[in-house]
Amino acid sequence: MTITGFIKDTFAASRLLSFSTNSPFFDLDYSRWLLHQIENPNGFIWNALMRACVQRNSPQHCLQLYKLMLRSDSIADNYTHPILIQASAIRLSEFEGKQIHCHVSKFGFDSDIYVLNTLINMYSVCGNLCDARLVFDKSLTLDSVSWNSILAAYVQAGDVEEAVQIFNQMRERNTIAANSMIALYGKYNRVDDARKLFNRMDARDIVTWTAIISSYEQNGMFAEALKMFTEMNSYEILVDEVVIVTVLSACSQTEAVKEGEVIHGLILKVGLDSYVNLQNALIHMYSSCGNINAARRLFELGDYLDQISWNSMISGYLKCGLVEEARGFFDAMPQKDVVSWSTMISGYAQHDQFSETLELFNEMQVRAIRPDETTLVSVISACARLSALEQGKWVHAYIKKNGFRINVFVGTTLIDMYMKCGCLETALEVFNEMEKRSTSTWNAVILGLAVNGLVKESLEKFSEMEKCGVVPNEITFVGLLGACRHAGLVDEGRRGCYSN
DNA sequence: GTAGGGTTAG
Repeated sequence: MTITGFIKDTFAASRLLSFSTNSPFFDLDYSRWLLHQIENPNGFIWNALMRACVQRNSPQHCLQLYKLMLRSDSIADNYTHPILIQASAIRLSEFEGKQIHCHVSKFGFDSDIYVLNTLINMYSVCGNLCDARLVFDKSLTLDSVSWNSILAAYVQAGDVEEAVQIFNQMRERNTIAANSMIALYGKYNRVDDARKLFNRMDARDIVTWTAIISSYEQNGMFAEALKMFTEMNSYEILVDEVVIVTVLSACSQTEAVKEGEVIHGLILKVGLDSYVNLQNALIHMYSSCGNINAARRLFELGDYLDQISWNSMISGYLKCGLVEEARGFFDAMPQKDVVSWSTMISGYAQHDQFSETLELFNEMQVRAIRPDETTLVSVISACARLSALEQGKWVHAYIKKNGFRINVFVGTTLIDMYMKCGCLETALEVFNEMEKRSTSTWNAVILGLAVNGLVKESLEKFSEMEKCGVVPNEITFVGLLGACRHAGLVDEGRRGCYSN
């Protein structure tokens, strides 16, 4: 076409370009190169190219193309802005999205329902409920997509009350809306509401089933989850990788290896075995259920392995108590990330191999790999168990120096470490500086004071904890009662116990 | 061109 000059024909050129953006044999660069061969690209061509960027995981290139488009002679049409808004949504760039929103108004597309619905979605995924609602409220024509989009905004924000209200106001509660509500109920421990809604529905699809199964799974009702999966299979619903990954997680947590094996068979039967997420879920399921050999077979035969597969194998071996084998995988893996290091380090700590814990952490330093909070918790707890105060102090200094946030877990572990090493003041300093405290944080202080013979102070901390409205647990009472026993404080012990 | 479900590694 270039040689014959047909490329100058904008319509013919646009067919060529849309062929290249739709064909897997051409990459984005080719399509963009093609654009520059076209003398007068029209709106259709620009839209096709920008859509291709969104579809091919390069939303960051859309805005640049849009700028070129504005500079050229072609004008934006009602298709243009939804693509750009979608690109901003994918990039979670509210800043960009707002600018497109301004252009929408400027070019007069602000009554196009596609444009408005896409805007609602963009503000929603960017977490700006306010503007999502504003667009929704100002829109003169609302369809089921608008309603589902604003519902999704509240669902994503976890605002159960408002979501319920929207759902009740909806004229058309279709499957998509109900599915979102089931998932929302499940996430906020309202399994009964989820099930009631599920029962009321007259059209259930694979997403509905996934939502209810995952509701049970998230609330620890693994047997129910598996039961629903079986029931789903009695209807003629084609399983997909999402529902399987959910139900495999239920198998792992309840150590249902028999059911897991059946699902493994199903995966092979329906040909979903090339999904790396499923491979990893299977590896995790087998190693959680104690069948590390099956996990290893999958790993060795697997064509589709990734970083998570390797890390899963390491953690699987550690879960089975095979520390040496875990180390073998750790040493053999081509690229270790912070999770690999962290898994191995905490594995050593969990199997009481504290010197190996510290050794590996040191090696991590030597290789200049930045640990994260989880790594630090493992290392500090190893220091606590070894009473390695110097090492612990060094890690604490390291945390301060490198600008790590002392979160609940790191803080609690630090308190525990200092208490075990007899540094009460430093422990209390850490406690006082913490922004958020959990029951475990208070326990670390209460137990630490008790163990160090400061029974009165320990009891004082306990009443302070109650005043703050923090709920004590068994560990709190075991610590308190031990302290009372040592100090002969029978009455205090009795009172503390019975009042709870 | 717009709306729904998920987990797997510490």
